[in-house]
Amino acid sequence: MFTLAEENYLKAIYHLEFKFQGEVSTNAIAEKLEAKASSVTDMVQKLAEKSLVSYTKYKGTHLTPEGRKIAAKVVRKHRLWEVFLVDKLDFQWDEVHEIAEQLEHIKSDELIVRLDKFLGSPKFDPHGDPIPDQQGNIKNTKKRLLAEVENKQRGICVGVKESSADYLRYLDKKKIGIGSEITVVSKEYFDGSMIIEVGPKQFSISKKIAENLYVQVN
Amino acid sequence: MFTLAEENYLKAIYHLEFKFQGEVSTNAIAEKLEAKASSVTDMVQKLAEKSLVSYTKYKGTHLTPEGRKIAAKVVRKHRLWEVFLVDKLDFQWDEVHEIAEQLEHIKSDELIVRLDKFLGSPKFDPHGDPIPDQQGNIKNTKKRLLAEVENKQRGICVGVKESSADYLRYLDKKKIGIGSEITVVSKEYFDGSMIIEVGPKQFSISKKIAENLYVQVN
DNA sequence: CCTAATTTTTAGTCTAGTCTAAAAATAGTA
DNA sequence: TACTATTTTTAGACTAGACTAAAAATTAGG
Ligand SMILES: [Mn+2]
Ligand SMILES: [Mn+2]
Ligand SMILES: [Mn+2]
Ligand SMILES: [Mn+2]
Repeated sequence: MFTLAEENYLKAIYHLEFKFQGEVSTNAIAEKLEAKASSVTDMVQKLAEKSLVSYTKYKGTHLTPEGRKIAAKVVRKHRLWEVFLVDKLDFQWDEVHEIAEQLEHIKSDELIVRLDKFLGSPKFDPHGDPIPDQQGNIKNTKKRLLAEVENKQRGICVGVKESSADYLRYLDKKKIGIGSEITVVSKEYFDGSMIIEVGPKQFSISKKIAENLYVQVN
Repeated sequence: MFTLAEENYLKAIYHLEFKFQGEVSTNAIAEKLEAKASSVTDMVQKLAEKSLVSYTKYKGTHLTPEGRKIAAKVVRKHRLWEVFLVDKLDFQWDEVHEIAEQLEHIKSDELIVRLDKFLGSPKFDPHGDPIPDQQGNIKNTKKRLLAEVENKQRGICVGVKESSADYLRYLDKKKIGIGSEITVVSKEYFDGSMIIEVGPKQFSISKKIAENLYVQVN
């Protein structure tokens, strides 16, 4: 069994490895966990001792297969609980992350199995992020950022890059959610803003918004 | 906010106060939490500092209204989660306690409100124990031990005193659960055993079994 | 290629929560 | 009451996990 702190470190490294596609720096972990670099050095050394990460001084850290398995399991639990909170308890998608941060550490394999079944074995969480299966494999979709979509093309919203409550609430206000059909009406190359069509409405969104929304375009 | 350890101490004191109807000794807490008495002294002093318990050296500890409120909330969460696990995830009633020990520490008032609603605001957990309401009040029923029921009387099973997995599985095997109608057919005064009728069957149970089952007799 | 800025690690300290061993207080009994 | 057994508290030590400050290594720019 692993401690809460260990699980959080492994999860952070998991996400950072995915983001940077490689070795993870001490500072990157520190920033993600809002901790000091010295604390991170301490912990990765302990994790290396337990063969959960491989770590070379000054070079960086990455997960071993064992560490990756544990991290993926925590992510699986996090996302399953988020589905539970939204689908069963009627939370809004911007309200669930903090609670899932706690629930992801509940230890019981049987619980995950039953929760998964209860939820109908969902493949994506409320933010469109894929839920790893029991083996830790994730289904990777060929999504892209809305900002990269060409004029006149249409895509289906499949996820968000950042999921701050502020951002998610903005999307709610604009009636954009997972599954929404979004058409790029025109793009302003000066500031990266674009006019999009969602349902019956057309409106303008800023570059920042478009850079944080994933869509799937066929 | 309170730490996991603090919540566990408060909950233990809450249960012990109820059991002994008064001041709780350091040793009693130590035994319940499987900790050493010296650790308990340490913690109750800290809790007293925070006005969650009142404590007098060598005399004992009891909850302040504030401490009682927190403890009741933890118990409420524990029992609501047990209902969730049994009613929604189809766990058996002997499998849920350990998981609820973890879930009871999840911090989110909104979560409790929604979970309670989702479950239909249950008043009792799967073991027949009352679920405190938001204010921490519990509905106290006039239940009694099956061992104290007179010959030829009939009662409805409303709870168990001990809820070890072994005991609960024994009851399952005998098809005794919350809501079962139990009639005392005859009592053997030599060893305290009794013959009871449950549904279509009559069989003998030992004194130990009868002393751990609560029934309501009108 | 050398120096300066940045990153990372080490050394030392702190808190929460636990323990053991010893001391102190209380309770039980002759 | 006096002695003993039990309970409780204190003193001191330990671990996990965090931090600050300083040292060491790496990277970047001229
Ligand atoms: Mn999340
Ligand atoms: Mn998510
Ligand atoms: Mn329980
Ligand atoms: Mn219970």
